[in-house]
Amino acid sequence: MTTDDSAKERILLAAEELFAESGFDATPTSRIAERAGVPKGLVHYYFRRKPDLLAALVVRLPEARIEPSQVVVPGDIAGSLRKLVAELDRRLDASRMLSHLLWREADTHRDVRDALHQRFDSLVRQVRSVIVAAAGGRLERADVDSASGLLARSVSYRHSVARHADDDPPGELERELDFIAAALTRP
Amino acid sequence: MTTDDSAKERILLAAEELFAESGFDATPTSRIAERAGVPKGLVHYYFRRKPDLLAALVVRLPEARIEPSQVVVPGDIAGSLRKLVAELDRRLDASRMLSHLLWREADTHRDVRDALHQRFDSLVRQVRSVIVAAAGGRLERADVDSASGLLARSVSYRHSVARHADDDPPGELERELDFIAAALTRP
Amino acid sequence: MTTDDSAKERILLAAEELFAESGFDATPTSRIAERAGVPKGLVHYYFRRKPDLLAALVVRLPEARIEPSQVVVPGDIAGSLRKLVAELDRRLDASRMLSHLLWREADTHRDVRDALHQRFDSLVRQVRSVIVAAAGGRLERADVDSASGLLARSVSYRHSVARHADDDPPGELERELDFIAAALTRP
Amino acid sequence: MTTDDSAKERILLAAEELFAESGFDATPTSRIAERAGVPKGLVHYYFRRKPDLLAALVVRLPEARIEPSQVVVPGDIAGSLRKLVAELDRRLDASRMLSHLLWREADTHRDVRDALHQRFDSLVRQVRSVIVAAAGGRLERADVDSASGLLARSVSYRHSVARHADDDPPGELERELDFIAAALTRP
DNA sequence: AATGAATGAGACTTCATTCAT
DNA sequence: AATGAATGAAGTCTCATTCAT
Repeated sequence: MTTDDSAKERILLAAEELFAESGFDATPTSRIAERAGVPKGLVHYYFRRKPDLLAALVVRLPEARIEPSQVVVPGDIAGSLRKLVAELDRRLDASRMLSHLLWREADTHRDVRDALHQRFDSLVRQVRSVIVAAAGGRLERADVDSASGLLARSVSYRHSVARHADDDPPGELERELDFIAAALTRP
Repeated sequence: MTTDDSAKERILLAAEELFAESGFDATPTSRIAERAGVPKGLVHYYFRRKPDLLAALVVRLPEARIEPSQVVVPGDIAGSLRKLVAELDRRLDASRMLSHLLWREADTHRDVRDALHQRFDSLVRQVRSVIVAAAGGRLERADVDSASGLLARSVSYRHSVARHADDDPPGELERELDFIAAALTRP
Repeated sequence: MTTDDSAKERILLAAEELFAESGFDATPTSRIAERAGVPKGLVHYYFRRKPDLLAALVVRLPEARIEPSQVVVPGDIAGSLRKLVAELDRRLDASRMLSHLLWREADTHRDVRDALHQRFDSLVRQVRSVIVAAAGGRLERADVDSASGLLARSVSYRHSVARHADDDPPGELERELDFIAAALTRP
Repeated sequence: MTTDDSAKERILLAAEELFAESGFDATPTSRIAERAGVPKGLVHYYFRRKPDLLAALVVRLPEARIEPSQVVVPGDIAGSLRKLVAELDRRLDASRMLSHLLWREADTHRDVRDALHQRFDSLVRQVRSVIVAAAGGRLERADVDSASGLLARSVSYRHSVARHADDDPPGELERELDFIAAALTRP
């Protein structure tokens, strides 16, 4: 629970920041060492090659799985989705930069790509579960799929792609979410 | 009109391919020259610095503006949107890789980022215009905004982020589009 | 008498193998520790500097001195030489790799070079002793010198330079040895 | 014919000297650049990787093949062999260090090893040709083989293995050569 | 006695960029 | 206009060695 300020931890922190700022390729390991306040050799002592740093960061992505019972409000799809999104945001806020940076490197680092795909699929399933649980099962399957896809993409977009405040007008996601919930419950 | 196979053109083509494959930083200018079949010096003769290649690629993004009259079917929102998306896809199919690569480099190259933001905003406006024109103006403004945002993000996601066939289950976008259109026209 | 499998012994064994496989410079001490199954620090605990490992290996070269009475058959030069060579081979077979590796490092490690020179000179003297003892002293001194030099060099070549089976056609040395013996005893 | 003092040539010369002095692994490319008087980058411009330097040096070994008619004195085996050895020495004197260094690196560089094996086999055949041509064909095939092997090994030993004056007592090879010639022509 | 985390010098190599031709 | 040899800064990574425990 306490902040771990071991050298290894400081290296990972520095790597996360610098990769996010300048990208993986554009960040020399020497600068990571410098910001972490450790000698150059120590970076390679803990992470033999540079991509190992990336792999270690993937592992540190916060757990994405949320207990449906935490957020589902029976009969209130919009409310349930809002709570789900709020909880996802809360967890990922600490690592928005990390998410974004991993997303960018997914093209050239297979293990990163696989990890992110997995997270996205899990997100879609989770949104669907919440919708179904909140609605009580009276919905068209196709509609639920569309809604889940749209919403998961919007959330994922926020967490992975967007990274600046101005990419994300306040309240926009909430309005979209209401729009979707309303669409699902129309006669 | 004819395919331009001048040296300069071949250099840009090679750069686009290689940047997309391996990223900007990981692509040496020497390999660009090699793939273009030109001497190494010529690359820097036409593009003094390496980022100039990126700037030149931004300019080559196909025109995104579509004449609303081309696609709007009055009274049929879903149909109009389908035609819009189809037309956008048609234009961007030849440069999906380019879109994706620019997207990836946006973080570290301000001019690239600005160009892409501009395109996204233009896309949102365009979707809205089509919706409004097709609906004949009887819709809630907030709903139109939400629908435009959701759809623009989905289209943009396809054109910029996704780049592999399996990222994009066939028919998914169409279904989402129908879902949105139906939502807009519910009582 | 029993095989010594102490940590120190395992380190030397591993060093011998790895130096022979890849050369002294190309072998990290960490790999020696790894193959020996000991912690990295222990290598430098027993052998402060890396060259100390080489020095320790030189000392382990098997005793080259053979009791002339063991091999001399009076009146039979060829037979005596055969027995001498056979005995030398027997002793060095277990350390052919070691001989070879020391030979290779002789250039840059003076103590290794001196040890090998000493062994070669001792070999020449030994061959001569056997020839003289077997012949009963009726030979030209110059011929004996030439024969000793030629044979010592051939034997030394086998033990130090050659290291693969195919470097050493079977029976070749024996035939050369007969040739030399016959030459010495010609009228 | 004129001494080539291009940068590339100076690099090869420096590499040859330094590899011979300290061995391949123990010679940094930076020291090669320094001795050649060129910037560090130029070494790798001409020879992408360090082993490429070795490969280039192998190619520069002087031609070993000698026209038999140049050295054969019909009826005089000893004289013919002396002339052969003298000619081989003359050619290789300029590159004794090179020969030695290549010999040492043969273990870990396959192309070097192959080149040297080839040269040795060619040497054996050449000695045999000269013996046969000088003797006029009245010799036992087995004796000729033994003599060729012994002599080729002695010559090769001098050219490849030995590298210091004191490794090679003056006149020794000549005496051995006479010994062999006499042995071949005994009744 | 034994360990392995930590260090920092330095090795190889890549590459954008320049410039003389 | 076009070229490719040449440069040198900078990057990744290795490794012998030290040292606190």
